[in-house]
Amino acid sequence: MSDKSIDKKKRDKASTREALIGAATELFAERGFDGTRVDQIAQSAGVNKAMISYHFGGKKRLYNEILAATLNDAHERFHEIRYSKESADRRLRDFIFAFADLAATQPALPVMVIREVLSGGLHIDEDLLPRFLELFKLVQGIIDQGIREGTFTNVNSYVTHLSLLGSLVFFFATKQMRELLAGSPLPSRVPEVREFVRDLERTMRRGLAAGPAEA
Amino acid sequence: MSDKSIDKKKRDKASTREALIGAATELFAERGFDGTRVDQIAQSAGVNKAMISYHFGGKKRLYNEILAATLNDAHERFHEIRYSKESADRRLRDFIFAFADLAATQPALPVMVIREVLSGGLHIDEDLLPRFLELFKLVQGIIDQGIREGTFTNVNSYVTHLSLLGSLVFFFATKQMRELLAGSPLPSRVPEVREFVRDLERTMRRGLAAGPAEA
DNA sequence: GTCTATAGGCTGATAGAC
DNA sequence: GTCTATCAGCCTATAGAC
Repeated sequence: MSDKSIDKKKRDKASTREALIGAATELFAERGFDGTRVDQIAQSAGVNKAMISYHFGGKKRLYNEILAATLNDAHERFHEIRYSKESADRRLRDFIFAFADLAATQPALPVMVIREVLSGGLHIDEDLLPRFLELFKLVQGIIDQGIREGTFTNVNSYVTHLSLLGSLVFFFATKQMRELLAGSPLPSRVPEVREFVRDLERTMRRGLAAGPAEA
Repeated sequence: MSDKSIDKKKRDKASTREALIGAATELFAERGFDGTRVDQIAQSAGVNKAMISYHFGGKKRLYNEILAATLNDAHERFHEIRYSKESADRRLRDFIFAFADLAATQPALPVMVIREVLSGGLHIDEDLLPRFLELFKLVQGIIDQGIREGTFTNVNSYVTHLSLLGSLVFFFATKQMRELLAGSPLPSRVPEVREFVRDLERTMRRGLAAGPAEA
């Protein structure tokens, strides 16, 4: 045996946790909390299923740990926009691009968010809920700002921020199904995302713009 | 015993099926297919759980029967718009209003649709899939029409129809969570829907409108 | 046609060896 | 820290009484 007691049987704690989190993130996003079996997670991570209880204290805890990490990531990315002193137009644009960027890096986020929203946050810890709401409030705040500044037309900011978030979340959350329907894994379909972001930003900007406008 | 052999123990076939479908629709929408237990469905419907297997041939069949019925309803409602000879502007408006109307009558539809879309249609029968796609194609077709006719600006109709559907589906699918967050059941919050529909229609119309426009 | 009781299988969690 | 073996509980489906 080596003097450092590194047996090939043992991995370090960190790598096991990492493997479990990675596999679980994918599976939870794809099949939801109830649709995912701990067996699958363990097998997909290449570790024993008992490790889930050992390292995380159960399936539910693992789920919430992933959710918390993902939300933290989102929170960091939007931090700059939250405290930005730019115009509403610009902040809205920044948010859309930042969201798209986040969704590209963390494809599981929109899916897990939407799943929780659908079931009324059935599986998430109480203290995680405010994190969700911050994300929503940020968007509504930007629209309110635009209305106050007179650059946005007088929409209802509450319903409108839901429209925008709906477009964003839905687009990225449905990626899997779109790939499935296309038959192929759509390897070079990435431009799709750029077009989506561009068109959504443009449509929202023009749709919200104040002005002499039409009826 | 009565000569008509109507014991109070027995309900008729139709009412049992109806009760099961009603209870199951609500639960499937709220908790998803995997998150719903047949015990719950039966209890909520006030019938024995064995009735699910008896009347529908299992949980999955029940689920698909509900999905099929809901999609049929949607199909009927959109039939007129599909073959309408109106302008794209008008057809888009009609679609948004019809969708909102449908979602108000059948709150489970948007939730079940989005759940299936998320998991890549994991639980649905093969032959039900085209029904989903028709709904999507209808919206994309309307946008294409507007671009052809020159009343819509030159967006990518594929990504844009996803934006619109995302807004619609998300808004109605998140109703439960919004009520939960509000603390109260939001009895008189129905005007919210009207404002949403009005603002979404206006934002899309203005956002898509062709014209001298800005950059 | 409806019900009760139960079968048969799978799930998430744990105790204890290594 | 990791693994094997195993448990208790729950799930869906079915057989058979009424």
